[in-house]
Parts: sequence; C-alpha cells; structure tokens
Amino acid sequence: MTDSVLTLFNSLTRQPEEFRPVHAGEARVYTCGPTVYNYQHIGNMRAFIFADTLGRVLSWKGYDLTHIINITDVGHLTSDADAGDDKMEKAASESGKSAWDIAKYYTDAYWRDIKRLNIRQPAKWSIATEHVEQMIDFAKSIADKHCYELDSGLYFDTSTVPDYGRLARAATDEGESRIDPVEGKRHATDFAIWRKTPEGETRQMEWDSPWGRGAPGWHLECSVMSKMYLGETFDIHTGGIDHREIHHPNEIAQNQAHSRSADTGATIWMHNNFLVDRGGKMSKSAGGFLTLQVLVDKGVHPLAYRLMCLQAHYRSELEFTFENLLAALTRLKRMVMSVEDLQSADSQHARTVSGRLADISSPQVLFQVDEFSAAMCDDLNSVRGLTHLETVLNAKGMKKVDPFERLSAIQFMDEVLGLNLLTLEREDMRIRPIDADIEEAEVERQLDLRAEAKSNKNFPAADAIRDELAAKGVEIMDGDPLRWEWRIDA
RNA sequence: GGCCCGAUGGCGGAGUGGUGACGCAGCGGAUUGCAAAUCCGUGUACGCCGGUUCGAUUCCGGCUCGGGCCUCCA
Repeated sequence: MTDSVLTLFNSLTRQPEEFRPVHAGEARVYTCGPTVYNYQHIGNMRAFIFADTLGRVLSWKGYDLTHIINITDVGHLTSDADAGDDKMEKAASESGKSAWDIAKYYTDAYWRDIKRLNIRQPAKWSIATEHVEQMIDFAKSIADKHCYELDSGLYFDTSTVPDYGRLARAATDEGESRIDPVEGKRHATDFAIWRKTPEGETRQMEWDSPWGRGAPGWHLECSVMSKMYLGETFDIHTGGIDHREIHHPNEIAQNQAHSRSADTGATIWMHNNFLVDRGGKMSKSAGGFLTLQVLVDKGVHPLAYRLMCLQAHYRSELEFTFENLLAALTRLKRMVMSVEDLQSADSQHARTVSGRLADISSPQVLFQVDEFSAAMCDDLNSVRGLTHLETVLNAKGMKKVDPFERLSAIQFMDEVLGLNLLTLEREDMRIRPIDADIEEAEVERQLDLRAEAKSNKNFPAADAIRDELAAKGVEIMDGDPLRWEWRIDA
C-alpha cells in the first residue's frame, strides 16, 4: 500500500505541514493537561481524545512516541490578571479539604475518565507541584534579561523576545481591556512568572523563591516540564484552541528567553476546537457543565462519546446534543454488531486476528485501508477515516471477502480510532440508566413469562407484559440478541 | 472597542471550481402474531447580495447571523 505522508496543521503557520521529527524515528509530544480543582467536563475530554488520536497515529506510523501530559495542580487563578486566589486554594477553602486532597481527588476522577474513553497512558503524567524546584531554576535563568519584579511577583517582559504573540496572530498591547491591569506592568501582555503570597497571608501551596514565598505562574510549568522530559526542542505541542491566544504565546516567550533564540520550543503547535452547545462553549469556570459521568449515568457507553468526537474534525467546533450522542451510540452499536457477525462467520477458522496488513490480500479491503490511512494522515481526518472503516464493515461488495481479512483490516484501523471494536459486545452497548425503576432480573423474568405466553399463542397476555415494561422505560426487541433495551430520555 | 473563526439537507458533520460523503432521524421493503430491534433500499442542503469564470457550495468583495479570544478555561 502507499505510505501516506503525515500532514498536520500547524497553528504557528496556520498551514498544514509535513511531520518531520526532530529526532529520527521519534515523536515527542506535549499536551496541556487538566487543571484539577474540579471535574473535567466533556469538552475538556475532547481535547484529550484529540491528543490521544494524534499519539495513536504517530505510533501507528511507526514513530517511537513519547507523550507527556501535565497535571496542573497549582498556579491557576480565579480572577484578575495575575493576582487573586489560586483555584486550588479556593476549592480547598470552600470544601474544607486540603488543596492537596482536592488535587488528588480530581486527578483520580480525570484518570478514570481517561480510561473509560480508551485514551492511552502517556509516557508520563507530569505533575506541576512536583517540579517547582525546576521552575524556580528556570525562572532564575531568565530573570535578569527578561523579567522584572513588582510587589505582586516576578513578571515576564514580553517585549524582550522576538515576535511575541506570533502564534496568536492577535497580540495587542493596545485595545480596551475588560479588566483592570496589574499596577506596574510594563505591557498589558506581560505575565507572572512567580506570584508572591500577599503580605501577612499563608497558603497551603507555597514555596520559597528568590522573589519571596509564593507559587509559580501558570505558564511556567509547561515550559519547564516539556523541556525536562522532551528536550529543548521537541515535535508537537497540543492544547485547546483557547491556549493559542495566551498560554502558548507566553510559553513560547519563556522558551525563547530560555533558549536565547527565536525557537518556539516545539516544531508544530496543534489546537483542538471547542465542544459547544446551543449557548456556546462549555466552561468549567462558568459552572453548569456536563461530565462523562453524567453521560454514563444516563446510560450511554463512554466510547459513544469518543465516537461522537471522532465524527467531527478536531479543528471544527462540535455541537453537543444528546440526540447526537445517541446517534453515535447507535452507530457504534451497529458497528459492534457487524464485527460480531464477522467474528462468528470466521470462527470456523479459529485464526487470531492480527491487525497486520500482511494478512490481507483482498485488493478492495486494501484499498479501503489505504484510503483510511490517507484520511488519518491528512491532519487526522477521522471523519473520513470512519467512512472507510464502515465500508469494510458493511459494504455489499465486501460480502465475498474472507471475514478474517476484513477483521484484520478493522483491527488495523481501530488501532488508530481506539473504539475497541473487536472486544466490545452488543451487550456493552445496552443503555444503562442509573435511575432505572425496574431491576434487570425482573425484566428478564417478565420476558420469560412473555415468551411462554407467546408460545401458547396468548398474544393479549404477551402484549400486556410488553406494555407494562414499556411503561417502565423498557423496550422489547424480540429480534435482537439482547432481547430488550432501556429507552433513554435525553 | 480590538483581533479571529464559522454559516452545508430534520439533526450532526466531511468535502469539492463541473456527477453535492458519511452517521442519526424520516420514508419504503424484508422479517415479525403485531411491534421493536436487525437487514436492504431511498428523498431532501451548500445564509443573503454582487464579482471572477464556460461553469461556484467551493475563489474574491460586501451584508446578515452565530461563535471564540482580549480575565482562568480543552
């Protein structure tokens, strides 16, 4: 098959660019991770599904992947430009728990969601509070030439690096700001490297530094940890599109100061677009957001959400509605059923599906795999990729092809999509609302009674049972291997 | 106020200078005691006004509407 060239959209140039690793055969990727003062919402999770897809494509293309995702457990502020409460401290004081406990609790919740979405583990989860010493060292190395001290902390002078804001394309020192600037800042775009704990206060998370007791500025951690684990210049830095405007330009400025060059730190900067609903983007700080757990409680399998994300390009906004989530669930269910059909058709051969292309000889299957590869290599176009997967799964012309070959191709493609198509079962796709008002065992018992009535041709009795179950939200499906399903009220 | 992005059928969402993917829903058929589920088949769309072009949904300009960033945010 043709080996498609991997092309990725670089936010720096706003152009698709061929991926050329800094170190031959390797791919080093840094992803801006979660802030753990609250649950991650499903919009946050979209970013990690995107980063995971990127990582999977890189591995799949044969690169030795080193993926780092950070956990921000310090340094995020609740308000004001560069002063005010830290979100961790605020969450702690509101809950009565320690800031450290809060961070652990929400980190664990995040990791649970990561697992449920079949997001692969990175090489390392780098935790901000475990790297404060290195952050101070980094700050020291750039303080003389690029920073100045104010009462509230150490600030980075953005005029000291070349081309500040190139990534954002919108760096403005002028313009009307909606907030009051920090007193004494030289430029509106200057940002805190180190935030001093205000006189007379004590924080749970604070450290000594040459600039007084306090905490690192948020931007510092990513520069420090990415360099520490991936090197001065690495391949790809990912994050949400909001980071393109502030966080990443600041990170780049720090990197340039540190490396004393115009090098931004990463060759390619990639940004996923937002998950939105009718009102606009989901926002953690604005409150009222959906978590993966809410979807699971409704009864929807988490991988349906993954598929929903894969059905849109990562650079497009994606509209969230339950209708669309359910559409993805139905699509996933049908894919799983098709795979099960293929598996039972192939069972007589008892061969282990390898996912290796060497096991595929059918030109039409190879053609679809080729097209799939081309789509994924075209800036991770999973939307088109899915159509080729589905062709192998369902197309009429595929009927004559050896099921083993089709399954091998499906596994090959699923390595990248991460939908677990070969291991999921029809039963996993059953809707399981947490608030169902009838026990599953009771449903099964009623179904047995109904089956008996049906065999006696007592259709009125059978229909009565069906109506009773329907009233409790249970839909009977005689022709489905599952026999019945919960209905969902979205 | 400054900067940026988007507008595709009922919903979501790819893509393209010239036969308008795909998924879900809908509709028709098969199946079923009847349904549902499943399988097969299938109709419908490129915001508005100009321009460039043999030809624009695709390129350019204007307009309208929607969204994002400028403060933490995936």
